[in-house]
Amino acid sequence: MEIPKEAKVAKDINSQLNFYQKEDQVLLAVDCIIFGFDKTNLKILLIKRNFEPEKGKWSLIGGFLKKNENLDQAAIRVLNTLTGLSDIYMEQLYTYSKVDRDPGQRTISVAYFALIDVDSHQFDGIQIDSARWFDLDEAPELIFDHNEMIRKAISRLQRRAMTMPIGFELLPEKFTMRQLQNLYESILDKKLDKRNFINKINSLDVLVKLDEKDMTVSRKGAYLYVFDKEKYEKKVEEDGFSFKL
Amino acid sequence: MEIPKEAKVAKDINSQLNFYQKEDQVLLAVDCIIFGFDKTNLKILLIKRNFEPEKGKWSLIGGFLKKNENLDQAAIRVLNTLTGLSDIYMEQLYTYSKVDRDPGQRTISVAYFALIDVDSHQFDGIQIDSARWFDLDEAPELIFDHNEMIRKAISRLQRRAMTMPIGFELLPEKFTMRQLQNLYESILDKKLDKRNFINKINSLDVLVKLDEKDMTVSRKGAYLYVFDKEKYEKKVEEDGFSFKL
DNA sequence: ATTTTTATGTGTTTAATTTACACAACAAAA
DNA sequence: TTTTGTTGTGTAAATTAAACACATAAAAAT
Repeated sequence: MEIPKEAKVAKDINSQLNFYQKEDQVLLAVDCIIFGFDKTNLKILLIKRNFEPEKGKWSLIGGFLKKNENLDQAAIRVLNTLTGLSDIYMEQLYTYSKVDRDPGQRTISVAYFALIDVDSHQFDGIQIDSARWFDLDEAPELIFDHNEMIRKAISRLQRRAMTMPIGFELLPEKFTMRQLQNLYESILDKKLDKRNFINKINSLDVLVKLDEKDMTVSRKGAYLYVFDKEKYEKKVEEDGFSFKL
Repeated sequence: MEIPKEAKVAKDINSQLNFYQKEDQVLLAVDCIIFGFDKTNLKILLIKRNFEPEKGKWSLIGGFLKKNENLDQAAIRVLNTLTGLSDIYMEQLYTYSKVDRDPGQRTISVAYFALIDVDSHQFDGIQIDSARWFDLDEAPELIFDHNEMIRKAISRLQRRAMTMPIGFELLPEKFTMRQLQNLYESILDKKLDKRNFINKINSLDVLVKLDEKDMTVSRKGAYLYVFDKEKYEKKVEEDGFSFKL
């Protein structure tokens, strides 16, 4: 919204809405739902609070917006401070504003979610020893409205995964079809038919099959694939292609 | 995000993120993208600013979040102050935070969109004479990032209209199939096949065909329908039905 | 050497959904 | 009684989604 140079008494409805007081200022926080995938399960990264209020309880990572940055930058900073990572997929989710959501002080929080590949960005990248990955269904009770944030993040992730190629953000550069299917099954929380899944993925024609095999899980080995981002973007650009699983 | 009782010097990364300063407080605004439908075209409601900065330019309606309300309530209040309407469909859209988005003062704005039926809620409900409905494609250049907000609102509305029965919020209680189709064509900005559209709508089985006809547009007259909200909700509840157009 | 084990890789048939498409009926106005 | 503009209706073809089973590879065990 737009702000008059100085607060003034409302003379009409228009300016009445644009009247504000110093004490209407609030603290704006950013909380991050960090999703990770370890080739088998979808996880979220949580920390144990070492300060009041709610010290000792688990929560999302978060921080406050600073005067000289926008929310995206704040979210990137918060994530980077915790994990040391940069160049991570992040997306604004929703803004939470219940008056008493934080019993300590009036705070509005803008939730973001991030997608990272747990294995490529090792655990030792995590800068806080009180941070831990939790399987989605084993996440503990969190402070404030953080559980609500996670629920919304999951449903946003499910929708995104079906309509955009963001699953690859959660996988290493090279992955097997089985890993990709495991990822989708974790995100969607349901089993998929192997042949239909592979047929569908192949019909999208955005993966490159390598000559290389992953031998870690089966005796036969499984071919590795990479997501061809350039090809995908070209298809979007030129043919109005849209990724739909 | 969670707040320590008092600001303190960061001793570790965890508390570093939870360190804030008085001057990090910001003003939080709410801006409303108000969509209306007049049986033919999709429109948005804009006002001409009568205060600085950008006095005389068109903008969305908006206002500031007050200490004792949450964002949904602020959006409802802002809409009600302008239009006198209540019980309107509203949904939080996105939070805009570019540092210099408002040249006057650091302000973060949470955009909401609202859906109202222009005819049922007459123009005389509008409390500001500088407010006006604009056809979507005739909307003027707006202040700040308001045009960006509208673009995002349109794409959200398109997605919602395809997957939830929110179109009916834009129509009067009773409407013809043609009006419903016009609405969808306006929202999606493309022509639809009449027979396929009707077949699809009928297959959803959530409309009730009345014995009454609308005689205003054709000599033959067109049957009126109403959306059976209870039936819809029962189907969702009992059969996991989901509205997909 | 042979057998066992375990995950990989591959196609077809059927069902469901979506798309394309044209003309008669109505009733007021001319 | 003819003209006009809008309503209302069904089917065939094409596309997409769903169901479904077995041979192969290669290491490990015998």
